[in-house]
Amino acid sequence: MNILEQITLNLEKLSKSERKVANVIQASPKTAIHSSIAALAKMADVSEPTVNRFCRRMDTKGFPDFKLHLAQSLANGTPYVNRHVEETDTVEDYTNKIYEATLASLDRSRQMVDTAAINRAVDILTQAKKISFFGLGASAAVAQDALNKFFRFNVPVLSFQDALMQRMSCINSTEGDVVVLISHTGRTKSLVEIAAMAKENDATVIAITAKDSPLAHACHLVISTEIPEDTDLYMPMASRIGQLVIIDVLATGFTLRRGSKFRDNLQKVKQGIKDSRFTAPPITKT
Amino acid sequence: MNILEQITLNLEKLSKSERKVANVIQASPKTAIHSSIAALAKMADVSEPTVNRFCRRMDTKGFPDFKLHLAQSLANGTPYVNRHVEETDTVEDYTNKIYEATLASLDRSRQMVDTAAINRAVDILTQAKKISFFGLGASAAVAQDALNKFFRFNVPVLSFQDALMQRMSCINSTEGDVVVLISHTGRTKSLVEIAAMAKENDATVIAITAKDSPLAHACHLVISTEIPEDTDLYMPMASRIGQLVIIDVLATGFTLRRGSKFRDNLQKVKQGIKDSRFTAPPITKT
DNA sequence: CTAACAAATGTAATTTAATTACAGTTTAAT
DNA sequence: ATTAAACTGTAATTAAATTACATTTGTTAG
Repeated sequence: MNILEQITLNLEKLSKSERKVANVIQASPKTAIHSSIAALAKMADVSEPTVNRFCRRMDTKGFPDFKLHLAQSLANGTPYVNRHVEETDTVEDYTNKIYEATLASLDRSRQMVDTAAINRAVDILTQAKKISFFGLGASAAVAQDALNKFFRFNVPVLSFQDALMQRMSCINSTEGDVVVLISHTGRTKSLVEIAAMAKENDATVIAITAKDSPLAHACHLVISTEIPEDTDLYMPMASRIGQLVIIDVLATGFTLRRGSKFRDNLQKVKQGIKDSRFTAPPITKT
Repeated sequence: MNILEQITLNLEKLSKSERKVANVIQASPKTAIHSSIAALAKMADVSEPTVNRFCRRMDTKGFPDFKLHLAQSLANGTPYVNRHVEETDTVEDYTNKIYEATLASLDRSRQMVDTAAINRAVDILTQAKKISFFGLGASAAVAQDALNKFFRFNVPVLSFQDALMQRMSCINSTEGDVVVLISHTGRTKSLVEIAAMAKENDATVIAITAKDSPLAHACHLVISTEIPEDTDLYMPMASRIGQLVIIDVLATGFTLRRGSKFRDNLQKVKQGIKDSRFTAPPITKT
């Protein structure tokens, strides 16, 4: 889909002259989209038909079509090349790579997100007598964040980081309770176990996790973030950010479903924390 | 900048025929970018020069240039229009809006991030005898996440959610200690106070916060996320995600700086948590 | 080592698309 | 009702892209 990626990908399959074209385009794609085929040919020191052949090889109809695709790729800033951090990277390098990887994951997640599942989750949450958010490791921070958000809604909500406390909480759960379990892999034994416990006690179990995972099978409703990240090997990065956005979406759905009277409540919470802050400076638009 | 917006904006200033062109383009911009000027003229039931005149009026050089701009506008889905969630939004609507807002904020943050500050922060962190991460509210979850990451590095690291514990910890800090304070607004009184305390005890104080804020002035080094989000009015969403990415970048910089021997250590931590998980299924590339 | 064929590249011709110049038509104001 | 200005279309022109074909380069088998 992304042309710049495709150029990098097929670079070896190109002929010598075609590669010259590729280099010129990669060097300054912004110039490329504003150039005619003649100008580009000159820059790459090849003939015009060579440029045209290059475009065709990139699965486009011709030069104008190629420019269109290029323009679209460029519009996304620097495009989502899934480059891994290397030892020799400078600060700029690895900073950019991490931002890009995160952006790419989020974008993918957006495209794949199951809004029907979101909707059902919001349904369940709005009707809950009590909501619990549980996660371990990196997902514990996500659970904590969810607590912070839902706490503002004046709804009974709790979160524990301690696996034993989580367990006890689930054993004591009853009908009307909703347990939200967060795990990227869906293979954390302890969470799968408490999912079963909560289920047995007639609580509703929602999981923000990988679909088809043990945890996914152990609960009533799964919201999948669809972010491919091997947390067995690497530290969780994009995965937990995807989870947080899901939390945002759920919290937003929750406030919308509860209606406008309910939102007055939010303002009260905001007022409550105001005194803990220094006053904001007059707004000067940057 | 965005052509589709600009069309809507200048719609009244167009002549009758030009408006026909505008309508056709707005109706299906995707078709428009793949059409010739002749085809578009036919669709809008006007002459070719009218289409050309329309393009010029949109501040483009001509029809091909217009198509380029249009393609770019289209690439961003609906781009960075800071659309707020509305009461009448469907699940799809608000889900998309939240994803888009998050993506836009992150993209902006990426462009503004101060890599020099990142680099200095990594310097300081790698030389730290002890690292503390403190935040309150939504930023507490971020601090917790940082704890989870840096804990893997086998470095003395701690984090408290309790403002009093944070305070006590800072009072007892000494030279060589590094305190990382996280706050979106930089106006949380308690954090500004402990920044001063830590500083007095010769600890190095790093803040992930808004520049020119009280907290920013109270510490040695500021890393700004440059995400405009009014957390006085709305719940923190994109802001904390920006903070998390900064944590990722710092953690990555940390591992790179420490060299390869150090990274063996990470593998040990990974092995250690392996038993708590169910085994992963054989990798089937999707 | 060279003949012969295939792949690659460029030149020139052709086709297609976009733009300009100009003329006819509509519209609005006096 | 008349006139001027703005609008729109037709036809001519120019520019751009594509195709067809010729030449060169490289590679392999004899």
